[in-house]
Amino acid sequence: MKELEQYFKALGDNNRLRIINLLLHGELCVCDIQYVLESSQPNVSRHLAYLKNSGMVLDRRDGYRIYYRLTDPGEATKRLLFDFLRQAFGDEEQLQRDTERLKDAIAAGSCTVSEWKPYSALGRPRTGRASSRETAKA
Amino acid sequence: MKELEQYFKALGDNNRLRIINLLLHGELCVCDIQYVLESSQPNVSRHLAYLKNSGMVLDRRDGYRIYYRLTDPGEATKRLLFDFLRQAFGDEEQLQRDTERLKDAIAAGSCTVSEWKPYSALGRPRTGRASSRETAKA
DNA sequence: TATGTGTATACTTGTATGTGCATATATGTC
DNA sequence: GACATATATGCACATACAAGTATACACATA
Repeated sequence: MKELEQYFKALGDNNRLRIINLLLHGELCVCDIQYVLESSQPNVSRHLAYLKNSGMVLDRRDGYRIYYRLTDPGEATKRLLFDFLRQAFGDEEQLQRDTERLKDAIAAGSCTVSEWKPYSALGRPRTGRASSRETAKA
Repeated sequence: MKELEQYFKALGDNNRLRIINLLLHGELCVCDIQYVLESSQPNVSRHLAYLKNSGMVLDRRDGYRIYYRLTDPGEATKRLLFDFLRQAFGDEEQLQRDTERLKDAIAAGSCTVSEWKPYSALGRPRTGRASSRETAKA
C-alpha cells in the first residue's frame, strides 16, 4: 500500500512526469534530462532523487556521469503502472514535444551540444558516453 | 497534462486511495466512507473535497446526505486509470479489508449502525437512504 | 596535485498539504 | 421556529514539498 502511495506521490509533479516520460525511452544521464526540461541542474537532481526514493528509478555511475533508468517492473502492479503511463503520455502534447527534443539531443550528441551548456562548446570528446547511448535509443 | 498531475496528486495519499477503492464499488455517502476509514468526519470530508477538485469524483445531494461517486471516465486516459486502479487495488490487503468492511456496513444498514455513531443508536429509519443504495451494491 | 566537469546536497523561502478542534451550513422532522 | 442530523468550512499547527542559490563531492585527465 505504502508503495502504491509512493508511486503516486512521485508522479504528482509535472517535472517528474516529464522525467518518467523520458526514461520510458531508456536509460539517460542527468544532463540529457536537464537539457529537455530546461531546468536547473539541482532541480533535476532533486527530482531524480525523489523518484529514486520512491522506488521508480535506479541510478548507475559510469565515469563522472550518472545514468538513471526505470526500475525493473518485477511486480505486476508496477508493470501495469508503466503500461498505463505509456498510454496516458501519448495524449500529452508537452510530453511528445519532450520526446522529440530528447531524440534531437541524442542525435546531436546530447551533453556535448553547445547551445545549452557553454563550457562544452569546446567540442572535446567525452569518455564513457557512446558506450551507454544505445539503451537510450531503444 | 495538468489533469494527469492532479489525478496523481489526488492518489498520493493513503486515505484518498482507500476512498477511491470504496467508490470503485459505486456511489457512497460520506458516512459510509467515514465508517470504513474510521476517521473523523471533517477529515473524510476534506479528502472528498480534494478528490472533487482533482476531477476524480462528483457529489450529489439527496436530502441531508451527500453521495460521492467516481466521475464518468469519458476520456480514454481516465478509463485506463480506473482500470489500473482496480487491478492494483486487488493486491492491497488493507483495501480488501476495507471492501469487506463496506459490504458489512451496507448489509447492516450502514449509517444506522450504532457502534460508530452514538446518536444514531435510536434505530430510527432514515429517508432517502434505500433509494440510493442499489448503486453501491453493484 | 591542480583543474575542469558532472552530479548531489545544504540552506533558505514560499507554498501546499494533513489533521484536530470548533463552528457553520443545509436539510429534515416536529 | 426549535431541534437533530449530515456535511462542510475556518482556524491553528506541524510537516512536506518545490525551487533558487551556493557549495560540496566524485571522477577524469593532465
